Amino acid sequence: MLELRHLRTLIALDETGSISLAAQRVHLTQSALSHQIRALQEYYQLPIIQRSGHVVRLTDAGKRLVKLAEKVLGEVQSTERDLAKISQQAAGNLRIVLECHTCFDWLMPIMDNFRQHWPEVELDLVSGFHSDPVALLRQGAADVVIGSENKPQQGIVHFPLFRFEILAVLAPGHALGSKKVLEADDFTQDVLITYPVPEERIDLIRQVLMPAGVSWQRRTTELTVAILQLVASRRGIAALPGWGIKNYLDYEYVIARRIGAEGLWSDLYLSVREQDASLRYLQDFLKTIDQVCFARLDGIRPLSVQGSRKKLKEKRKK
Amino acid sequence: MLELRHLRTLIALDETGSISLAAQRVHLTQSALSHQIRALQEYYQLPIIQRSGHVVRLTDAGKRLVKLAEKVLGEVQSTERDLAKISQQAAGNLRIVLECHTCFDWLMPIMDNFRQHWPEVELDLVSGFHSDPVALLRQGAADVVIGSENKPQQGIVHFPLFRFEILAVLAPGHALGSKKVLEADDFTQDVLITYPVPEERIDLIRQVLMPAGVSWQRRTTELTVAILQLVASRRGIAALPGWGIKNYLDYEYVIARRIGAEGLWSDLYLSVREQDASLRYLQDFLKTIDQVCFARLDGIRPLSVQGSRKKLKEKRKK
DNA sequence: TAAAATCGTGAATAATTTTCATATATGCTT
DNA sequence: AAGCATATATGAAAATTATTCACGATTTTA
Repeated sequence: MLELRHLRTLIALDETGSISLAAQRVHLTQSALSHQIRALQEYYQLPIIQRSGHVVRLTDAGKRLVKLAEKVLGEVQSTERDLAKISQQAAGNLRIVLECHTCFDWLMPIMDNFRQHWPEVELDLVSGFHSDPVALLRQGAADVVIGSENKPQQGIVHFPLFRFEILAVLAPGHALGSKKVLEADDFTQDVLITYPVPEERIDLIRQVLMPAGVSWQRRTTELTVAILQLVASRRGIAALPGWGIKNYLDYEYVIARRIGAEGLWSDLYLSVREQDASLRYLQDFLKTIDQVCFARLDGIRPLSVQGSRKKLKEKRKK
Repeated sequence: MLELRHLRTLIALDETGSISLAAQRVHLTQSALSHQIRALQEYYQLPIIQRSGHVVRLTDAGKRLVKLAEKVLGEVQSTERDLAKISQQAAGNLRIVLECHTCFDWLMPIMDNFRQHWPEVELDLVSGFHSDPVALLRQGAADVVIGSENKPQQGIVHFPLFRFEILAVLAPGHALGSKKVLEADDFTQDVLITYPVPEERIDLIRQVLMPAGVSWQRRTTELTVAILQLVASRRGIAALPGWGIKNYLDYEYVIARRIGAEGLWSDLYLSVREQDASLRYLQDFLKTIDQVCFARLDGIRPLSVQGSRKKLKEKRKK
């Protein structure tokens, strides 16, 4: 019999076009999804997906079910917002510290959206730079930190958001463009263009340049577009999230290269005080980030890759 | 986490106002529903039902969830109709034999509704009386029988619809009105007004009068309203389903009495050929009957009272 | 053409849901 | 008011269902 679980799966499947990617999204194994889909097809006596090689496409029946899923899950979310109102958990503060500069790109539309649904929640961005953003949570100066911090800390909960790759950005025709993958040495010739934050907060420097013991020159600017503009006009090179430069790559305004054989990856978490972790509007905020980011951001991956059941179990034990 | 199962339960709960009745509707035990509700309340950290004595009422949160349930389950049903179209199972015949005369009352609106959703299905009523309606299925002269037949037969499937009580109907102020319960003897004085069908097809006669060995006088007429009119004008008494005379009782046009200490009950089944049992439009027809009857017909009960899991299991073994 | 990735499947395991067996509370009857 | 029938809650056991694991087949990629 059809359940919401199946609908959540179908949406992930529709968005990823792959069973294993969809499985990561919904925090299950590929096998679990394979079984789910089979059960659905058996139940409706209809093919839901069509396979040409490894590429999975939805059949008309599958598309119809996705349409249902979108409508239904939307209704569910809306209901859950109303329930929060009923339980008077609809008011509060959400002062956000953003460690990752580029994240403004996706956070802004989410904030707009959030404001419409939760008019009673004070939504703010905490500006300025902070060496220890999580401390702001403790001090009560902020309510949410979006950053890479994920070390377990007393009284703090880290929700995994996603993992993304940081790519080197070059002007089209740049000499390094001939290489498929850039190494630490490749960054010694050009000026490195970054946001104006301390060195230890720049992944490329902390994880690649410093360990390799090479030297570099740095120039900073506030805005992502400004960085890209400098790169394009050959004043230097940069390292930015893949999803942040997608459009510029498409227009061949700049080109991108992997950093190191495995690539340079960064994990993003959303951290809150423990007592805030179950707030309805916070949960909705998280859910919205998840939906929007995975739907719109290119090349990101779910954190906590395998099925999450084990992890939940471990969590409970604590 | 919320699942469709919970929504189905909530609708039943809303309509019955009782956990145990709702449990019967969804073919689960009272205990199962009790657990379900508890889980929901825990999940949302909100009371869903409020109890004043034995009467269960939904809280605002509960009502909001019911609203969701109605919308969502409607969408699901609509989707499933579309899937039937996709699988080209949307065309066929549904020639219905109706054993129970009064059932026209609820069947008509259902047929109208069905026609809108399944324009490609030829929907007809097979008229006339038939000593062995199920034989018509075999002969291919009909596709559906709605009646009391439920003996297992090769190649025929009986879907349980519901159980209802047959009440004696009297004119207001009738002498027998002073009794709470009527027995076989009470039917010897007055003319018994029935539909024009053979005696053995009238439950009162077959199950009460004949076993008691009493004699009776009978007069027949086609329409339920005509029967009631005759009763009201003191030309005789009748025995009709409780839900069929609800309105007339409310207006005190007639009065009703139980027949026998336990009451006289009748079970209704929908029978089809085995090969038709999984047809989508038939399943939808069944589902609609279920929904409409339990929502609108007064005093009916689900058949197969306990949780249905055991029965399903037994079925599979065969 | 080998290596890596993706998917399907049956069996094993884990998790969840349901039932069963009671306990408790309410309402009704005498 | 006492007793009985009915309705619900709850913990534990049982049943069912969902997920993972292990592995084979197939396809893509380098």
